[in-house]
This record gives sequence, structure tokens and C-alpha cells, in this order.
Amino acid sequence: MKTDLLYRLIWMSRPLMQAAEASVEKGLAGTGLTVRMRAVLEILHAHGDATVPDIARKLDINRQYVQLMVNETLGAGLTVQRPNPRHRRSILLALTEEGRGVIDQVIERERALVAAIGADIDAADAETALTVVLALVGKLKHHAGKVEG
Amino acid sequence: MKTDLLYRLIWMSRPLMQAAEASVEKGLAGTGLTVRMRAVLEILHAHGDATVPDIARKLDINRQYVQLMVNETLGAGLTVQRPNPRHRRSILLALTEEGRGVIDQVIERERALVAAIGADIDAADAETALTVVLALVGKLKHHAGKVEG
DNA sequence: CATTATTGACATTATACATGTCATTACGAC
DNA sequence: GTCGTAATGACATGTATAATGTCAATAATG
Repeated sequence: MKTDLLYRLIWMSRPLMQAAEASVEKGLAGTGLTVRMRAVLEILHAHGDATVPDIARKLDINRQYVQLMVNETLGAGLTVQRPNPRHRRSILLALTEEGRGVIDQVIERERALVAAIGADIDAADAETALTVVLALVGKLKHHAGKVEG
Repeated sequence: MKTDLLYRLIWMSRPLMQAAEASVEKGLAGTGLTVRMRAVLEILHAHGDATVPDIARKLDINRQYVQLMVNETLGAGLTVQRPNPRHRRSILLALTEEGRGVIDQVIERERALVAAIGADIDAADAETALTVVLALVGKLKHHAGKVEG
């Protein structure tokens, strides 16, 4: 295995992430959304109503910060609080009509962009890439748990 | 092209980056280095003496922040300032003996880790992954420069 | 020589989180 | 039931990684 190849692949993750986030940000122009508000709406869009801690676990960040993000979506009228039958204090968050409309539109726009970008990328290659990246993440996380001599 | 595949690949960049940076941080234990000091030393290691703006351009962050990072390496005795024959005020930064020793060791340790991780990853697959990722970054950057309808 | 760009140095602001605390509420073991 | 423990909301504070602003000194260019 050419180690250098893997090394370069690993460290392309930062430029890729930055480019992806920049694209998302561009796509949000005119919607009034911020990137972090979009993240909340996307979770609700994908998984339905959720509590703040639910969303935090899905985003893999702490609940306190998610609370901020959620408060912004509430303030913008994109989400509403609903009573949670399973817990009196733990409120469920749900998309409003407006929130659903906005996130639907944003996601569709992003889907179209990815489709355009992927037009001349071979599907098998993309699958290979995803497999490799998933393996890398798994191995890196595993090794990080160990001591390095 | 299955858009969903690409979408997932793109957004694995964040976990990959986080896992990679966590590994680097682990690997720095005992060296007294911080991640950002390591970044400075790595540039000097790879490209030789450089000015602060040089390093900033290579790291793709602004020179003011790099100045902070560089000052830390100076303070730790890992780098020294050298007169720049091409500019009286623009000082060249160079590794000290100690700095070179530390960064050599860190890089070798990381190389070994990547080699271990890559042991059962097919080289051709890794190459494919790198190609795909490079293409994605290029296309995303390109599209970000345009208006999205 | 005049203009413009680059650099060092330092201060301020922004973003994206993590951490700490405390009262309230729910849940499981007994 | 009740008792201990965990989850939650709410709010305050801290931290890492930057970007941005400013200004004087110097260099490069026409």
C-alpha cells in the first residue's frame, strides 16, 4: 500500500468539508437560513419530530449548543414546540408549514447540485470511495482509542 | 449516478477530518506540541525555510493567525528566525535541531499509523477514492463560484 | 520618484462548539 | 410507593480556531 496516497486522501477531508459547507452556505442565500438552522431542519425533515437531545445525538454535538440552534429556528417560525406524550418537560420539536417548505426547497436544490456534480463521476468509483472513507474513519477511530508507541 | 451515494461521501468528510485530527492529537502526546504548532513545523519540514505569509498561503489560512502559531513554535525553541536575503523585514523561519527532531518523530509515527491503517485497504481503491475526492473538491469549488437557481 | 503591495505586529470580533450548574421530571430497582 | 439515577431545559461561562481591522515599515514596480 502506498502510504502517501492514503495520507493525501485523509487530508483532503478538510478541503472537501470546507468546499461542501461553502456550497451549502451559498445555497442558503435568500432563504434566511443559517447553516446551523438548516442542520436542525434537516434532522426534522429526515427523522420527524424530535427533542433537542435527540437532535444533538444525531448531529453528534452537545445538547446545549443544539438548544441555541433550535431556538433560532423557533424564533424564525420554522419550527414549533409540541407536547411530548412520553415526557412532560421534554418538548418535541416539529417543522411548521413554512419550515417544511424551506427545508424541502433547500434539500432539493442541494440534491440537484450533487446530481450535477456527480454527472461525470462513475457510480462504482463513488461507491469505492465511500467504502474506503468509511473504512478509514472506522480504523482511525479504533486506533485513536489505543496507545501509540 | 446514485446521488445519495455522493451525498453520503461528501458528508463523511467531517467525520473523517475529525477522526484524523483526533489521531494527530493523540500522536502528539508527550511531544509538547499542539496541533497548530505541528502544522507550522510540518510546512517547514516539507518545504524548508519560509516566511509567515508563505506558511499561511500553504495552510490556506490568514497570515495573522499563522503569526500566532509561529510565535508559539518560536517560544518553544522549535524554530528560529533567520535573516531573509530577499527582504529586510520579512524574516525567514527555520527549524531548530530540536524542532526538526520533534517533527521528524511525529511524522514518522503518523506515517506508521497510516501504514497500519492502510494494510488491508486496496491500493487501487485508495487511488480511486483520492481521484473521486479531488474531483469533488474541484467541482464543488467551481459550482460555489456560480449562482444557483 | 511615486504608487502599490507585502509584511510584522497587535487588537478586536466571530464562529462553533464544549463545559458547568441547577432545578425539574422521568425511570428503574427494590 | 420511594429512592437513587439519568435525562432534560435553561442559562452562564469557557475555549479553539480562526477572520478582520489597523498601522507603520519595507519592497517591488512602473
